Amino acid sequence: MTHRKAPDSSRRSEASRRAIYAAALALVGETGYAKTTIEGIAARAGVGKQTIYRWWPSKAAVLLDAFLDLVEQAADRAAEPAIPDTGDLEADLKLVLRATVDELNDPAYDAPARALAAESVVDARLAAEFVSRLLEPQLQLYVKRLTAARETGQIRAGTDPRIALELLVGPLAHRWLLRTLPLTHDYADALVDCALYGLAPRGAPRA
Amino acid sequence: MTHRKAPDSSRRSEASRRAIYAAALALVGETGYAKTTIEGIAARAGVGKQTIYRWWPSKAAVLLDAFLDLVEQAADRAAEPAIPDTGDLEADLKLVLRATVDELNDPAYDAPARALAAESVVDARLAAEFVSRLLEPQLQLYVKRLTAARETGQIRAGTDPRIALELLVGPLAHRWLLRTLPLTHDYADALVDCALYGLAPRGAPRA
Amino acid sequence: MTHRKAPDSSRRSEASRRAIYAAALALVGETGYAKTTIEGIAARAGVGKQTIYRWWPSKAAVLLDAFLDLVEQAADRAAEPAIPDTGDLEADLKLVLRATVDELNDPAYDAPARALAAESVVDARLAAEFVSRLLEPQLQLYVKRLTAARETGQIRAGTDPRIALELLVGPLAHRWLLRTLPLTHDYADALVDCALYGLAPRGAPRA
Amino acid sequence: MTHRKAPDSSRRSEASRRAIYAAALALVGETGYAKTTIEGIAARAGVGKQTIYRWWPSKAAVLLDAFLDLVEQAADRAAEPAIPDTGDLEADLKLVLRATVDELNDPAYDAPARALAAESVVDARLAAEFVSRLLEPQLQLYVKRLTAARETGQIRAGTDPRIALELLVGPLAHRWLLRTLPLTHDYADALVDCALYGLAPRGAPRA
DNA sequence: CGGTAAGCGAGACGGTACGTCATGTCTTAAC
DNA sequence: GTTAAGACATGACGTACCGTCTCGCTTACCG
Repeated sequence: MTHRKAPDSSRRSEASRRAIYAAALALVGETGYAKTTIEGIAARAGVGKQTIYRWWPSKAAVLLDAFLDLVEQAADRAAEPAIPDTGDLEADLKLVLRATVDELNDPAYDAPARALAAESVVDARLAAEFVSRLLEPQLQLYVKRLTAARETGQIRAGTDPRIALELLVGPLAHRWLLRTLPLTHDYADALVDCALYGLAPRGAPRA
Repeated sequence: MTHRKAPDSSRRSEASRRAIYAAALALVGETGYAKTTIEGIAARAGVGKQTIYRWWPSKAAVLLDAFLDLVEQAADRAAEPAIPDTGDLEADLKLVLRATVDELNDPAYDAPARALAAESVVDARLAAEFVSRLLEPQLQLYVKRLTAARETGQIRAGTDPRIALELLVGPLAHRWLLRTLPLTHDYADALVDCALYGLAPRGAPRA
Repeated sequence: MTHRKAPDSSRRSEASRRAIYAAALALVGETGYAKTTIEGIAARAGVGKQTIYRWWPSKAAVLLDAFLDLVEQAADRAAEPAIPDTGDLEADLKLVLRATVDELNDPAYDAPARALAAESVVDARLAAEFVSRLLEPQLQLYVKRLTAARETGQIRAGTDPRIALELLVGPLAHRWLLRTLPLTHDYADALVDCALYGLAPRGAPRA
Repeated sequence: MTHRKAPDSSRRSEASRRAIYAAALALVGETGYAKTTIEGIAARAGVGKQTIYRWWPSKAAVLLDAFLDLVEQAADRAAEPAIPDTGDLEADLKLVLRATVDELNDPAYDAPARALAAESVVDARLAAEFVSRLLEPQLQLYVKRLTAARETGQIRAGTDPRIALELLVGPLAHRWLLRTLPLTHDYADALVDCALYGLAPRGAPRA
């Protein structure tokens, strides 16, 4: 086994790490992910290339850490990690989906998030990281709220919260990723309505 | 304005075009999109680089044409361009979604389709092409079937077929793109059930 | 056998070749061989690095060709390829050795010649090229003149012209390479005297 | 003026110094001077890089000290620091030149000596050190013996011992450095003969 | 005899150059 | 006039060393 010897992370330069995050996010925002190069990040951060290669295996990995850092910084400021439970599931979901729509429309998030999503589509390794560190924690909030809703009878007894959540989030992601149609609050509301009450007429018998 | 002189497409070599498609699909399948290069495609196709640059603006554009060609070949063989209408919407949708699941799980389609999707996420220009030439024709089949269903009362009167379709297709795409969970027939069925009959208990009053 | 495919030299850019020679000689003269880099030569010549790597295996090989070109240009202008034969061997040799001293003291020749000599000392492959293409042709002039001298009785019958030539050229090279003492016309003269008439007193019996 | 503070050599680690010498000589012998790096020497010696940079200004300086140490060790064992004076100059010189030939053909000396010579050709600073510490002491032995020879009439009265010595040593160095022809005992003998008795026929009048 | 300051092994750092690869443009010869 | 072939300028890749620096640690000297 010829593992490359792991660097000693206790000696790691915090200043360089932060400069690299800032440079990566700035460049992806300004010139796009494809035109962002590791050399460019290093130059912008005032850092040697090797300092990047020492700590990250790829451009995508740098950006993932940078983006996670950005998200955590924002989360620390906002500090509201759960979906509210007012008892009115429909209202609670609309609130959250509207917030998600706003976030996806925010240019500061859009560029790096798209880049990471695109890389994940094509790179299963990165996808696993992306999902487990960024996406899944968010989805678990839905799981929690929907499980609570099931217990109080707000949603049908047999429903799998995982599938329920995807019914809400999947269409949103679809529009965002492929830009088929604009992402609006109205769309978020319509999605919640359809998902909760179904496409079939209320009176229709269950098949 | 110095427009590059448009090549004379009547003199274009059909053999080269087909060889390029085959080479592009083969290389993307074998080594992945990122490692596939225009030089590599040219070499594999036994073609000069310029022949590619003359007719396509980018690697992604080559692959898009190649993939469309592949899809059309397959469609010509199968020749079943519409979603069936047996009167039983639930059954019809499950049939189609199961078929879609099978297609997405087919390695011959997976690699190029992923690559095109990923590029589209990040390149709005390509996305427009990808959507209009590949995705939208497929989605229109749903629009048609759902519109018919609305007219016969199989789905609620006010429903927007576009949103209805995304409720079905969005979650599928989500799982496929980010590989969060496996894509199975059961999942397709569950999606149709949830979408048609809603998450909320049948007895619940419409909000 | 995995030979790297040989490039097609009929398509080679003459302009690039000349620019590379000029850049290489200029940089070696200005900053020294050690600080001269292939990137630097390429940049100065307005040429891609690959154009250098395509045609030469190393920095030293570039410089050798550049220097040979320089020497040939100069030789074309001077066009006096042989050691004169006035019948007076001593005078002829002093003339040539003084000219060699002047050449070695000329800064335009000194820098690249030193660099090539130094590399040759350490790289046997290069040394073979250096010797056969640059040094040996010059030494053959001595061989010719000394052989003629032997036939006319100007030097002893049994003498090996090769050794005779090294007796003259070796000490010159020694002073030049290691800069032990200055290289002057007087030194050249003294060398010829010693070599021709020997260190031992004229009257001394041959051992 | 910001002189770098001189390190306290009384605290210097003798073990490290010796390990560095051994590593330097070993690496130059095994992989050649060009591929020998300071990092490599440090790693092989089990020493921090700074320990090398603290005490030596360059790779060449390390190797010079290492080689001098090697030569001194050998000299301490052999302990015969002068050219013999049996009264027969020719025999004495042949003895010494043959010994020099053997030394230059010894692989243990060849690699580092070549490297130092090559660096000296190109780096005047190092050359001065190389000459004064290694070469000159050896040449002075010739000066001494040749001066004695002049006093006893074994060589011509007006002869400069410096030039005489170079007549012997220069050609040897020439063959060794550029590997033009093999270095043999016969060659050493021929050199002494030519240098002592001259190229011109014995009967020829002095010019 | 305990404090402190040096040398030390280790290795992260900002850099520079390496030699390779692919880009997109250009030129040439063959058809 | 398109084609296969491939040289060209450009520029990023990922690696290797450079020489400097900062960490703890040992180790001697000195107050």
